[in-house]
Amino acid sequence: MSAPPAPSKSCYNSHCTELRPDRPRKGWRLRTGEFAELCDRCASLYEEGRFCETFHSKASGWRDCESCGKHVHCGCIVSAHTFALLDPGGIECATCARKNVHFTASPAWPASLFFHASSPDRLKDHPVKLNQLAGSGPVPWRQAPSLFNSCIPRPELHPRSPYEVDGSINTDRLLPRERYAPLDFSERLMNGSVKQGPIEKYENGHAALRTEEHQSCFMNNPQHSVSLKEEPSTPQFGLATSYALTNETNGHLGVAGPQFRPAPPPTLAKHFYGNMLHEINSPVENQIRNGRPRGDVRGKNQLLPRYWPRITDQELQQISGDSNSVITPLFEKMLSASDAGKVGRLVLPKKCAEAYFPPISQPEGLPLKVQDAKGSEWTFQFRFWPNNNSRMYVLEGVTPCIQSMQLQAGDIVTFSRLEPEGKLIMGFRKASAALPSDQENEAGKTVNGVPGQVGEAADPSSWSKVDKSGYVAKDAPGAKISLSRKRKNSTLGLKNKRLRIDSEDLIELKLTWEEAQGLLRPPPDHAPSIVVIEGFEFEEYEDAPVLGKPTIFATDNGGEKIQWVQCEDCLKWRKVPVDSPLPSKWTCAENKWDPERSSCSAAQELTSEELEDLLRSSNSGS
DNA sequence: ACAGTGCATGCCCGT
DNA sequence: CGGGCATGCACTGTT
Repeated sequence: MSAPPAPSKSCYNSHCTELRPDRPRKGWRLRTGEFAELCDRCASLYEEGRFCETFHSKASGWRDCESCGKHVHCGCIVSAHTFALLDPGGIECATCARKNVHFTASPAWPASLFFHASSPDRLKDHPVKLNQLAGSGPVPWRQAPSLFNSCIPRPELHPRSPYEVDGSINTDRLLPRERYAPLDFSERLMNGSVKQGPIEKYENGHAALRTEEHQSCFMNNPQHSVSLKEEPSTPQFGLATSYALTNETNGHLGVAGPQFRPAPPPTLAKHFYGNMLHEINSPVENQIRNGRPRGDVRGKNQLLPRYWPRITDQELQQISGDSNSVITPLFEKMLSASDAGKVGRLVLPKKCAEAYFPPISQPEGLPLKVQDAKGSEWTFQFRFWPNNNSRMYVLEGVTPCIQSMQLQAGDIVTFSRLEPEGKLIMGFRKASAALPSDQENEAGKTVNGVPGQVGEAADPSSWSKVDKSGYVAKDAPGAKISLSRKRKNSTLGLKNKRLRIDSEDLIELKLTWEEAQGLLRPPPDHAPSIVVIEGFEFEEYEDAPVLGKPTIFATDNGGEKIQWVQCEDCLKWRKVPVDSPLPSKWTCAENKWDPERSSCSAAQELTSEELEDLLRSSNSGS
């Protein structure tokens, strides 16, 4: 036992701004005998049953497994009560304790995201002491590796501070769990003091919040989200899962507030689609589009291009419906044969899972509530398997949902988040309705910028020899992907899938082929002739089209032809003369025609409604 | 016997 | 060469 340390110069909670060195300190006597100290303010927010990452880092809870002697981590337990719970049962490593102990969801995620306690029978036998779960105060949570990690050090490299959390505690998330040795400090368990059996331990299901670094990173990318209200489009797509970030901030660092996101969402705003060069040329936008955070253009946490969300306006609109919601596309994945198979396990890309799904420290993971476009709600089990020294994340129990959506191998599921509701959206895109990047033989369908209809049965037989999905269509017409094909074939598919993304630039171009149509523009005073080819109307010009910065030609109130161009930096639209030569990367600073609006700080001349109309008319006219 | 579960295997790509 | 991930497969539970 060590005596409480002399008052430190700062609260142990590095996020605490209310250091009161002159006041008595509060802390916890840890089982290790160490004293974890917090300032008065922070300490007052801690309650029995909570645990603290700070404590953990200061007074590490490493124990020897009672069964095998393996040195494992206790799981950030703070309170004496929790320790008492530990005492009779001791601590067991994952191998030994797997069948005995239980856990709850990560505090970082909202209750509605998880399986409701009132439903699963598996929870009936695991009563929760509500008084130990309720309350407010800072509760640490395992910081999931996320795209924000480019902004922050990994926990194992930089012990984290306790994170303040929402005060509402959800008992909905309690699930059986098993003890397991954390892979690193980020794997700290979130123990509550749920009583059940000699060594029953639970993680609290509180909502937690991200670090300030998270927030700052996110807020550095204010355009991460798509406001559908401002940029409406035509609904055509389906969606599926949802969750609600029901826990709002409690005045501390936000947990699920609008400014708080579990991960930085790559965003597909409509202005992207309307501005291909903008997108390509703008590093910032590329980061967003690619799911890359700032400063991590080629970072370790970068999602592979094949997981970049390519959700369309139609999908976004369908997801949001008539609400004012903001859609944040997260990632997408093409269903493999295994994913779409009867096993019902959807393998999640590791980085995506860790970036956008609730952090899980136990293989059993967490149940996620799912809702499809019809309002049907599903529950997936988000979990992982140890794999070598890594993890394989999977969603289990997806078969009903996949069948409901009539998805099969080659189809694409997309994950987005709906704000401010906080719903997690799992949309889908049938292979037959794939974007140009998803299928090469879609030219006819996309000439007019109209993708195939959602809900069409996927027809792999119509895929190209090596289609965008990475699945090799069978030579025989009508052949379908075999869900039980041998690895020999699947390997071929994998190889081809990877071949298709051999170049990020290439895929960027493919992705924006539709938009590229909008970039091909004649001189404004050239009237096109309309030709019809195979039922599609094409604008035909005598001279070769020019690939230029996309602008919107219009006529002002005085009847004078003008064009609207979007600033590369602030995304505001500026009015410039119709014949103005514009570089591909244009910013407000170059708005020499309107000095008052030659700065990004200047308000946009167009109202959102006017812009909406402008974009609409532009789209309809192209 | 069948279904479900958890882990292992091995290919491929990125570094 | 290491990591990701598709999938095989052994093991366990259920009918």
